[in-house]
Amino acid sequence: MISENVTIYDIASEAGVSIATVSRVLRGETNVSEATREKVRKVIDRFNYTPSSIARGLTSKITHSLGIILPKLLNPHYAMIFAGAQEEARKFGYTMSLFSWASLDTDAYNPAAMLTERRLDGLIVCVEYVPPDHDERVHETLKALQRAMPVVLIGCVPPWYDFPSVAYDNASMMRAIVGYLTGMGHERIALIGGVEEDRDPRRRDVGYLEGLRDAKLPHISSYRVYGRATAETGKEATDELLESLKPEYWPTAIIGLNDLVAMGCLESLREHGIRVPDDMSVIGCDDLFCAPYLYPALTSINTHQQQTGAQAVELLISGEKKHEIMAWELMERASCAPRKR
Amino acid sequence: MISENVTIYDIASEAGVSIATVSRVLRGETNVSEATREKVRKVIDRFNYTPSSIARGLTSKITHSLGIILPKLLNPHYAMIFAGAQEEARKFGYTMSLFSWASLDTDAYNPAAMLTERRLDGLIVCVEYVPPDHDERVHETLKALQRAMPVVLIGCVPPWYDFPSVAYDNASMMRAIVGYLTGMGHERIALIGGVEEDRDPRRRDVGYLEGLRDAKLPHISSYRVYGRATAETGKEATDELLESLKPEYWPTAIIGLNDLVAMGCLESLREHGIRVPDDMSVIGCDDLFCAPYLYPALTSINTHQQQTGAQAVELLISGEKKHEIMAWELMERASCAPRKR
DNA sequence: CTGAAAGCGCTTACAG
DNA sequence: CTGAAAGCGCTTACAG
Repeated sequence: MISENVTIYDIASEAGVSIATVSRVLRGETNVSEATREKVRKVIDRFNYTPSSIARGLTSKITHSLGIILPKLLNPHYAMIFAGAQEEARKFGYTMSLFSWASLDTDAYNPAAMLTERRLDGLIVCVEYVPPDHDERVHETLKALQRAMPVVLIGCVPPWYDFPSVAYDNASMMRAIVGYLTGMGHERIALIGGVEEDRDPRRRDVGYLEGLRDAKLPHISSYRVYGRATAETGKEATDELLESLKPEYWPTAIIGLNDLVAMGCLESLREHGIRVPDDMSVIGCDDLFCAPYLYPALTSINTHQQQTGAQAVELLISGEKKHEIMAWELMERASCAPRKR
Repeated sequence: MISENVTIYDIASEAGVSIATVSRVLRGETNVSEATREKVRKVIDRFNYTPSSIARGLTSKITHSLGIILPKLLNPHYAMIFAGAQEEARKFGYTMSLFSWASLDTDAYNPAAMLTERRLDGLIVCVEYVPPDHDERVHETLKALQRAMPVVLIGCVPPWYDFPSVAYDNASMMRAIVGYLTGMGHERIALIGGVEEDRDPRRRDVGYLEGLRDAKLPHISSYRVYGRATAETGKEATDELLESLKPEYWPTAIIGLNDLVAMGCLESLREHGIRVPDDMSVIGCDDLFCAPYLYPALTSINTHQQQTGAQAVELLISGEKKHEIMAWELMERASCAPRKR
């Protein structure tokens, strides 16, 4: 039984106290006599009264609502980040609203206004996949936003080092992947997906090169195929790779920038009659829920997405201004095998 | 440049008008002279002023924020519904916050309070997978909530017919699936997943039986395996099905209650050396983004999840009290084939 | 321990 | 077309 129209005045008059007193018991202040507290509690329960967070927000300046800006949720990677953030926020009594980069594209709509008018207590922004042509505009928007509310970034790229952030250790992940593959004897390793002009100095590209260098392997640029991090890209790029190269120059292992890319890659290889992992190894990154159910089960890097979201919320709430790096974990499955001699 | 501390008073005094006038141009009322409007606009732009939705909400009683209660987002099906709802809400200037059924389990936390104190303008509730033991409690909560804000359901089950809803036509989907399979000569068709005591009178079970009846096929209860709609269930149930029956009694087609179940099913069949679709057909439901990339590519029903979310928002905003049924579409892929004779 | 009063930043009749 | 004033439902000093 919820009564929407009862206010603090109703409770106060019914309990025979002032609204200040009701407010005190509501907020759990200690300087209220046990008797009064009890009396007020009873009335609150009887009326099933819930204070308005709106009115509360007007005076106290804190709204207990957070926002998060994410790319489209089609990639479950972001859904997981969101889920982790929402759950963590809830634990602290905060509500989480989603805003998306897609919205930022619309000029008719002013995202900064929508965000500030909400008077959020904090904002999480995933900057990893901000379209390059929006970079400057987005940066400007965020700097401005930061004056109105704390902002925590997911991803840590220039020119935003002045924002607290929680980021994936992209380069080290990729270096480890290359190490994993070279450890199995692979020497021709392709990497598909990502943009050439990525502004992250520790992007996956970098780890790829480090990994090759670790194994004293040459960098063959034909093996580095750029493109959007989607399954379509994975498929097309793999097609292209296979068709543009004589078989003896084919890579023996392909890394997908993320699992989506790897999925498309598997599909292409299947169509070309190339067996995975017998003829070629494939590895992804993000460890989407479906990775174990692909064929063959996809080896990938678990990036702890839910914890990432939760961590961002913690930074937001604690106000700590640090740069966190998430741990990651290699999930060995069936799609990688030692290179055939 | 965003200034957080400027209020309507600052704008008014700077423009030399009253706050009522500023409020009028803010809300786009027409009864303001062009000259005044222009003057006020200029000041607003110069100060980069954004009115507080909090203060606005206090007086106008409308907060422009909606909520949605969903099961965990691990299943991308829900992420898609959420994405569709968020996008549609945004178009109308509404913000969308996520609440989850998981939260409802925690007794320490009073979900109804969290929802009402937000003074949402509306709430979307996905009731399809409310755990049965929470049924009564949830129903009570929703009835109460409805007194405070409009509620639209996703899914349409008793005892909640008095709520507006947008629902999937579960029975007809499943009937069509069975029809599709019997049309290919299958007569032993298993259905995996779902709970026996489901309260939806048009649940997928019903369509399954209708489909069998359409084809004058017997209902063999060994082929109806209940369980949670997860990949693990799909795998275990398929294992069990195969191991508990002599091969000549194996089904020739298996329906997963959703794609997750079908994924587990594919995995089990693979492990048992049963070829899909040559030896056995498999079909899912929901058409998750990964369905085309499974092996073999999974035939499934596209349930238009994003539109479902969008539709729910429309009902919420329009206030229409109807029960909508979503259209669906069979996506034929490689996992089903005519029965071998 | 308790209350009267001001104030948060808007919207909304009501006058003019 | 414009403004003065009340009110939305709380919190927060300030007194006592």
